[in-house]
Amino acid sequence: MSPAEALPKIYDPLGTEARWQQAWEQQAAFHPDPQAPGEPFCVVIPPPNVTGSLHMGHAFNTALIDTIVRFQRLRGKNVLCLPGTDHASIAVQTILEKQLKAEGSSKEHLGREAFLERAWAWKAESGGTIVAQLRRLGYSVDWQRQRFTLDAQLNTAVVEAFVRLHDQGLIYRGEYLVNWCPASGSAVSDLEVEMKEVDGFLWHFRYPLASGPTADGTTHLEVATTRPETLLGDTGVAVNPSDQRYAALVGQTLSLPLVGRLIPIVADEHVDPGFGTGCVKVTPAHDPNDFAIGQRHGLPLITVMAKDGSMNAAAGRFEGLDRFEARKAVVAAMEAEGFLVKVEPHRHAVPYSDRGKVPVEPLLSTQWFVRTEPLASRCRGALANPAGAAPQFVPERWSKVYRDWLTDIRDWCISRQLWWGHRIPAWFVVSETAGEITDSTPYVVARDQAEALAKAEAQFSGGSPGQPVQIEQDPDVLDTWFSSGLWPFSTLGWPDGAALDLAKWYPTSVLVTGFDIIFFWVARMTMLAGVLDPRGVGEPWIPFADVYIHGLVRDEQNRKMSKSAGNGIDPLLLIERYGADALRFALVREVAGAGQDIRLDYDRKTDSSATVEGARNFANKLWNASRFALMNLGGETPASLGDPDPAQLQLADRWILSRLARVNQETAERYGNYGLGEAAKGLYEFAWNEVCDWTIELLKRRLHVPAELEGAAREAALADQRSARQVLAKVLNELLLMLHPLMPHLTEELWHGLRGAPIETLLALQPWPALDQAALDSELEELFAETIELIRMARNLRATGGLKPGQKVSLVAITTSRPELQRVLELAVPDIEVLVKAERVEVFSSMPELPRSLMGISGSAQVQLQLPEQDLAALRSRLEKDLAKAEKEIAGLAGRLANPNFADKAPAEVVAECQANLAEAQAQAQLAQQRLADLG
RNA sequence: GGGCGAUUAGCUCAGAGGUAGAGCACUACCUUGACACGGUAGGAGUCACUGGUUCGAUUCCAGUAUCGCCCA
Repeated sequence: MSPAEALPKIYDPLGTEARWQQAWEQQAAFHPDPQAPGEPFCVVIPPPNVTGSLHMGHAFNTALIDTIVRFQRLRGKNVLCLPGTDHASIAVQTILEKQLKAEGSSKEHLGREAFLERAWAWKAESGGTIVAQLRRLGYSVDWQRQRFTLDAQLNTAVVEAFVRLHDQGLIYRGEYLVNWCPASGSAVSDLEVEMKEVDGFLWHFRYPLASGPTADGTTHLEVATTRPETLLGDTGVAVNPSDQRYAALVGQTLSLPLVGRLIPIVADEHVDPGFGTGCVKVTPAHDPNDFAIGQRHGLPLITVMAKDGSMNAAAGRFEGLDRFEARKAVVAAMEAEGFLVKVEPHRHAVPYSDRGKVPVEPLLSTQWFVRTEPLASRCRGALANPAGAAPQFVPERWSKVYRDWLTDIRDWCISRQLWWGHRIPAWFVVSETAGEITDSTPYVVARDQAEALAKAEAQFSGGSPGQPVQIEQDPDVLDTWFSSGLWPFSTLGWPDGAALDLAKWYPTSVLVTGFDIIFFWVARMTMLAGVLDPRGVGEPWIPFADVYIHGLVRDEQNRKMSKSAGNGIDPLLLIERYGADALRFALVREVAGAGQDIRLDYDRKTDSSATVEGARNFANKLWNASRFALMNLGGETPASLGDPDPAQLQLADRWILSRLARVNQETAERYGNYGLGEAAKGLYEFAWNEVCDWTIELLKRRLHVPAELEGAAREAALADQRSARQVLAKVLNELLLMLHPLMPHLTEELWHGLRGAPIETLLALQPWPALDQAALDSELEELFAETIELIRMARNLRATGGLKPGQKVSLVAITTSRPELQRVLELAVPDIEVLVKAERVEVFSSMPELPRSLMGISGSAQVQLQLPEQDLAALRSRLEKDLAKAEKEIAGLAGRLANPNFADKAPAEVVAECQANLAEAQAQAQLAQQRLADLG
């Protein structure tokens, strides 16, 4: 910050922010030493997808995390905030395959090795985007510890985790219905599937009884389905056992139309008799519910679709058709052959692949799974045990969502038929199955090829005598979330047990993330940490002490922001327009109770946001308050001025120093309890209303020593000026420290300007201001607030009397029956003179006769303004207003007191207060009436 | 269908068993020696609805409606 005179009137965030971001990074300000003293505090950031670019959700998450870690740093903790990105298997592979297709090539054509080279090249080129964007928010992370889920060390962690889980029987290879995404040609987990409501149809079909009509003439059953093409794979029809309509038919056989297969009618509890016809066709290989029914009744599994979503040979004449074409063809054939009963429009939920954006196909296939129940039960146990290592959710209600999800959890399919990712550390012993990998090829799991070969050789002979054992690594990779699940400890050096970072900062202090990710991520981290016990010392194994769950940023119409809806608001645009500090402050200030969504107002025509603009205005207000200080501190700094001398303090000084201490206390508590929005709001109000509106206005009188003063009067004025400077410097200095977690760049800039500190001395690394207990004076705060109200009333009377802004009042008379208030008011006389623009201010304990003055009543105090000319109409309207207000109050209070139940049952102090208020209101009303009468 | 959340000023949201608050927007005046991204003053609400508990409910409880999210 340059000399005050040269300071522009308007703060320009852009250059300033870049400068401090560079200074922090160059000085490695946020690169902590694990061996340094200080209580550890650690946050690993939720790693954004490496393909991504910054969206409002990242900005929000970042604003919250950075506020927390910057606060903890000011509190003297040894803080590590660790950044990184994840490799996003499917997203990256989709991008690259699209590129290859455009070039007329394909990944198969390129081969695995070349494809991966290309993927790394792509990552080197484009993967830095989001990281650069995070820097622009002023994120105080340790960039030297930046991690990527495919880093060699993190890969080691993934392999180690896989091997250990496998050795404990927690990873298995099995055949199961998986969610198959035909677009990406890979299995996806349950969590990567999104249910979407779509308008479809319910087709009713007739399935004839194989043995002809029954005694009562029934010739067929009617089934209803939303997916006609799967009927080719039907191996049964199920009805509810309690359904009287079909009870007699259970056990009979139907002839499957178009195919002719004989399929049984079974009774199963899970059939809803009220849905459709109450008869469900069962296709165990193509539907998870049907799979379960099939298991219970021993129905065969017939797969009629290939992995690309087309019909296979088992579909007979429909072979080769895409699943959606096949649907039409099957319906047409059923109609032609007289099996179609009717078609009804039907809205239902269809599972879509998150990434592929096409309906997923439940497909029977052999995949790797994590057996989740043992992992989940450990987490549930910790949650149930109050002294246990369960994470503390903020707000608490999310712990229920977490627990519910850990209950009845399904096994986690972790293999993906992709190339970009962590290759599964399993090797098939292909020499056992004639060089081919089949579902029955035996395998070994090992940390590397050599270990795998050794294991294989120990177990297998080589197929035929004299043949060497041959192994081949599983071509698949692991679900990206498998590596993300290790993030809190893999980033700190696990599985290296000697890693200093792990010893210092694990378990981490808090995980900050959106509620949409509790299942995806939070539960997987706790499950994996539970089984791997990263510190190897037993408890506490939970990877984070607290989990702070925040809401989502919604658009101006309260819609979730998403790429597909195109309703995202670009944080970078807002940063360029208003500054990163303004965006951060606006986002945090909007957070009320934790966990609530926030709505960001936004005008798409002008790319402007009133909310962020408000925060920008606040930054400018602080800029100008500091500018004022620089112009008025006479070249001194908070350090050269020193703390104010208590003996020299004036009333207003004692008030603001008490307020400052109070705000210090409240703010530290709020920051520490995740009450970030409350902290932001509290500081905003303190800075704007109390510091700028009152303190600076009150100090102006004393900061300016008139040139004409001489001798002792001048000495006294100079001493008072110094005291005022000390107060101003102290208040501003502490305010900047307290605001720093929210607006790091601006406060760093202003603090340097104020202190004249060298660039190497960073505000970010200063200690939080010590709480000045002695300054706290709640009585003074109350009395001064009253004084402010009386000044407001006097100003209001000026307006009522129609005074011009510059016009002086000849006399302001304030009357109060409270002696302590009277004392404070007397001390404040010089201030009131300036603020009300009065020639004279006097304080009375009983009201003086000032006929035809303007009078206002507030509580037990009255303010009278003697004006040069009296406007009788204004006088009267003012009095009538006060009278009306008092009478309304009297009516309410008297009504309450008149209720005998109130007097009997309400607490005595409430009744007494009510009576006192009534008496006061009556006195006010009487006074006003009398004055009105005097006016005639 | 199950669960969770929301409903308070024109807008975005706080709040608390005892007479309703902020910011923005609005109105009037003001370019005053920090700031017009500003100042001073002002207007503005049946606290979604219906019951219950209570001396007293906008606040606690139950139900209803609307909106949103998650899970099936």
